[in-house]
Amino acid sequence: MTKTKDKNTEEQILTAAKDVFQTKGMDGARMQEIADKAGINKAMLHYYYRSKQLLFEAVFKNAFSLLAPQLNKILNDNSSIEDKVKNFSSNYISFIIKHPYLPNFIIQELNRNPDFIKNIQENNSILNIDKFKAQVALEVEQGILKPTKGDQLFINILALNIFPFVAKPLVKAFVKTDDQGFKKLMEQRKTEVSEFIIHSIKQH
Amino acid sequence: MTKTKDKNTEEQILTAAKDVFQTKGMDGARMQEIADKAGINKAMLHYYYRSKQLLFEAVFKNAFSLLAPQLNKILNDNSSIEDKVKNFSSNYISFIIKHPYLPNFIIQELNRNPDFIKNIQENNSILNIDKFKAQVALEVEQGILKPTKGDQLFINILALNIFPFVAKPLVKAFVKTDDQGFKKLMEQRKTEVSEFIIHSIKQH
DNA sequence: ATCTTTGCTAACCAAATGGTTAAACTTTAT
DNA sequence: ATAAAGTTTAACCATTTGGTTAGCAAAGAT
Repeated sequence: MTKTKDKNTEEQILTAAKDVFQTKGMDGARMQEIADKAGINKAMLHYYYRSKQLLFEAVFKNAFSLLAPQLNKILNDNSSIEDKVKNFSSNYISFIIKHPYLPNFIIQELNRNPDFIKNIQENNSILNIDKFKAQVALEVEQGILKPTKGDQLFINILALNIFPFVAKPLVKAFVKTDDQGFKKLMEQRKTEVSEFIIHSIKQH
Repeated sequence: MTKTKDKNTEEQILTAAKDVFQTKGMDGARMQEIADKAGINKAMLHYYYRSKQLLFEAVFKNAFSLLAPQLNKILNDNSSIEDKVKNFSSNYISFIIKHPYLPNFIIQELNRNPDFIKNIQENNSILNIDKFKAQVALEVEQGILKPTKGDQLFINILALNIFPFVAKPLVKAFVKTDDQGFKKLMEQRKTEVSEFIIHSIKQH
C-alpha cells in the first residue's frame, strides 16, 4: 500500500504546483506554498523536480498539452469552416469552464518569457495554421464565404472565445455581475460567438 | 527653480516604475531595478512612495487613467453604434501600438488582485455600460441592427480589439511572423475589426 | 538477517529583497 | 549668516526564498 503513496507524491506535487503556479504565476508562486499544498516537505520538490524553474516548466507543458488539442480542432479538422467555428466555440468554452485559470496562465507566462513559444512549436508540429488558411481561401473562392483573410479570421475566433476568460474581472465589472452571472454569460456565448462569426463571414 | 529637479525625481521614479512594473508585473518587479533605471538611490523610492505596494498602485492608476478615456468613447459617445465601432477600433489600436504593455499589465494585475476593480469603479463612474446597452436595444428596435445583446456585443468589441495585443506571442507564433509583421497585421485590423463586427450585426 | 536503494524530513545556508536609519548635502526662510 | 526644512546617499537590517545536507525510515534484493 505504501507504493500508492510513493507514486502519489510526485503527482501530488504536480497537482499542487499546477494550482499555485496557475493562480499566482511563476514570480508569485512560492515553493513552500506548493509543498504545503502537497502535504510534503519542501526538499521533496527538489528531489523530484530539481528546481523551481523545472517544476514550473512541467506545469506549463502540462497546461499547454491540454490546450493544444482544442486548437487542433479548428486547425486540422476536415469539416467546413462554418462547422468548425460552431464546434470550436461550444467545445472550447466548455473546456475553459473546467480549466478556468489555463488561458490566463499561458498568456501571462508567454508574455513573461516569449522564448517558451519556441519549445512549444518544436514539440507541436501539429499547431499549424496553413491548412486553415488554405481552406478559408478555398471557401471564399467557392462563394461560401465573403472575402476573408485566414490569418485575421483565426485571430478573431481566438479572440472572441478566449478573451472573456482572460479579462474576467474586467468583464464582470462592466456587466455588473457575479461569478454566477459570468458563467451564464459564458454559457450563452457557446452559441452566441459562432453565430456572430458566421453572420459576419458567410456569403448569402 | 530647484522645484524642477525636485519634481523630476518623483517623475523619474514613476517613469522607471511604469517601465518595470508593466513589463515584469508586481511580483516580478524589483525595487532595485526601478531605482537603477531612475538613476537614484533605492531609499528615494520609499521617501516618495513609502512602499512597493503604493508605488505599484500609483503606476496602476496611472495606466488605467490612460485606458479609461478610450473605453469611454464607445460607452458614452453620441454617434451611432456603427460609427462608434469604426472609430473605436481604429483609435484603440493606434493607442495600444503606442502603449503596448498596457492592456496586458492591467489584465494581469486585475487577475492577480480582483479587488482593484472596486477602486476603479468608485473613481470612474463614467465607465458604465448602461447607455451603450440602451442604444443597442434602440437600434435593434429601429431595424438598424439585427437582434443583438448589448452585453455580448460589448464583450465582442473588446475581445476583437484587445486580445491580439494581450496574446501577442501566441499570435506571432501562429501567423509565423516577427514584430514587423505583427505590426502590419494590427494596422490591417484598424479597419478589419470594425468591418467584421458591422457585417455581423447590421441589418441589411 | 543484512545490505542497498529509494523516499522522506528537519535543520541549515547563502543570496536576494523590501525597507530603515543616520548622517550629509541643498535649498528656503528669517 | 544661520536655522529650519527638504532631499539624497551609504550602510544596515530582518525576513523571505530557493536550494542543500546529513541522516532517518522503509522497502527490495541477496
